Amino acid sequence: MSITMHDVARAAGVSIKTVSNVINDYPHIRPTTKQRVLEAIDALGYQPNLSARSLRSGRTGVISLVIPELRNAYFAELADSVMRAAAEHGLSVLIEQFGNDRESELAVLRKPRSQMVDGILYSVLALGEDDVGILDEISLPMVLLGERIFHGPRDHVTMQNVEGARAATEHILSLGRRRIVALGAHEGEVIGSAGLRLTGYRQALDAAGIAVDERLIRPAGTWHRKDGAAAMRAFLAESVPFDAVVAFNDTLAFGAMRVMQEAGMRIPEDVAVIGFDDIDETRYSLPTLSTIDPGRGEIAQTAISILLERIGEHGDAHDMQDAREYLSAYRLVARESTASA
Amino acid sequence: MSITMHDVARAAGVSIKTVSNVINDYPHIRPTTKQRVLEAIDALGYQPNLSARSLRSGRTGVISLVIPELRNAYFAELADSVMRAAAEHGLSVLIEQFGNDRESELAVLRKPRSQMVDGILYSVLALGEDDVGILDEISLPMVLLGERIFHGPRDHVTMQNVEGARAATEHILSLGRRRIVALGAHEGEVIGSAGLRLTGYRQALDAAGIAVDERLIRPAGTWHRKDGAAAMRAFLAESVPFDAVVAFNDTLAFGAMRVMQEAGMRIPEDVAVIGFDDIDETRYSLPTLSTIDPGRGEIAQTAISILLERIGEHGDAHDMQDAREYLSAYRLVARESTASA
DNA sequence: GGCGGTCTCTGCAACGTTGTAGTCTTCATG
DNA sequence: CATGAAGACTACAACGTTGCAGAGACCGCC
Repeated sequence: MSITMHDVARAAGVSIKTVSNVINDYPHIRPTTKQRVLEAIDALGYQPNLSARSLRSGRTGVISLVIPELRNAYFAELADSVMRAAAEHGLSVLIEQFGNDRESELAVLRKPRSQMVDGILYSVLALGEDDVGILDEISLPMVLLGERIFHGPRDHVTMQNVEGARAATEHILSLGRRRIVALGAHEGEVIGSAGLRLTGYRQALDAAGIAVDERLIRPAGTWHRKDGAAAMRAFLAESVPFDAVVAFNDTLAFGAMRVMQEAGMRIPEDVAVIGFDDIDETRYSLPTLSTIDPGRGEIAQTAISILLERIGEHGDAHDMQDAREYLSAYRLVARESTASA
Repeated sequence: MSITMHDVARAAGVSIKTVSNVINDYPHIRPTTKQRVLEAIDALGYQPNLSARSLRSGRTGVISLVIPELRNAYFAELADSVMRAAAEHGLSVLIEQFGNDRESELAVLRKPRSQMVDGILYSVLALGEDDVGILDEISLPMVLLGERIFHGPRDHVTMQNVEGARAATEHILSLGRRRIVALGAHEGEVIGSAGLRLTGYRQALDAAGIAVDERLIRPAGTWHRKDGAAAMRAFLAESVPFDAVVAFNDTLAFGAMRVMQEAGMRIPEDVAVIGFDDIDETRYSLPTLSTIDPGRGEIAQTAISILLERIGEHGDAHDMQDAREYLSAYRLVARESTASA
């Protein structure tokens, strides 16, 4: 089978415990001994057995990232950022996706490949305040990402959804547009991204003293391109006049743009468009897409730091009373899709 | 701490081994006993400790997927497919990205979080035939994905790069276009995707009796949008006449399309464009992008099956003499970017 | 020269599980 | 009624590592 500490110990002529000490940088080891052990490790190509180590220490060095789906560019880029941040701390990342199905979201949470991970980063999608109980069932350290659903029970790192949406809408207003479609609303949802961004949209209009035309508030299923396209097609069919679109994420915006362009509208001349997320594609679409950069890198790094902190104090009396909320800085990125004449 | 088999055993009034037997579906257990154990498990909320189990059994139920980067839509969608296929077999996936840096590609391979994973799916990027030795160092079961670099040492699941590129080029030729840019070549590379796709391109032109104009063969760094854009800008600066582009992946095509459209060219009227990969975006760009669907789902499923097979026989005398190569079926998807007048 | 203290190294026991090799019943069979 | 086989369960020892508690060796100091 594979090489163990015993083999190294034999080769170096020391006890197995000394090998362990060398590996764990125990300070009191004679340099010559250390040297001998390291040479043996090298010669034999020894690699520690992570299962055994984690059985002993209770740590695996792996965290899981629970997200809806990787296909979605936003989550792919988020996962990328998380993995980079994790790598800086020597952590590996196990990704679990649950799709857009509430049931499997619950299932994934209930049965994380736990005991196998030290902590969880969970990007909430369907769960609402009623589901707080489910989070309590999970004893692992966990940090929530991206949405602002829960207030009490867990640490939370999120973007400024309301403020970002408001800034996006104000940006559009500053172009003189007044009939602004809000694309991506979710019926009745108040505290997820959809609800929060809609709130930001309303705030901006209110502040500008513009009455909200409810016909301009458009739902869109799962925030993919096809949903944006479908929503826009449905909207156009109603012939409600409009001169701008605030899409609640970039892919929705792309789907919608595509449909509008097919219909002969020019962007930004006829319709100004702004998205949300600042995915890479926004820089190369035609026109390039204005958007809100949610500060993904910052979110990822903050989340990892907090999670590590929680993992550190795991086992100690960790009452979650002190769960905190962190907001990343957002940034308005103006591109061609909202250029003024 | 957390609940172990001992707790369950005590609660059910049986030995710890019986609990283990129940969990592992050992056949000879009295139904009443089984019942009692299951109830105890449920009541205590017991979950087996994966570290301990894998220490004993040598299996972790986790495989790693080694890819360049998740930001890249192709790999995000590949990862998605792999995770779905893995989930069907109860496997979890640990993703490791190495960027576009040859050194870290080697580093990731050499130090997989091994002992922690049962096998590796490795999407080769920079490694060439000279590096075969590195693969030999890795004792874990491994399946190579996506490229056709190595012939001997490992199982390999790949798309039909040459044939796909040839089909793409022939599709363009069938439109009557003759001055076809090949976008994404890599200087001197012969056996990676870039080299193979270029071969397909040349074959198609040869077969049609058209001499290859080397000025139309354009390198592009890392196959991102920005590389496609930069390459196209550089190409346009040379004022070489052309009427079509075969891009070696979709994102390159998008970057290039964007630059051409900026320069006032119409697609497909002035320039026909076809990409490679069939990422979701191709369905919603303006114009929608014709492309080659590499059969990602099939690749993922095949790779997982083979890997599982190899994991099964791991430990048995597994000479890699019988390493095989599997080709997925590709599919030409014609969309607007190659529509004929 | 004796004494406490640091250095260097070691053995043992555990982490939670499962494979092996049992033991003790039960039951059908001759 | 003895015999063998199968059924239901269990004790023990591992898997490879690390924390703990030490054992000597060596040092400086009064």
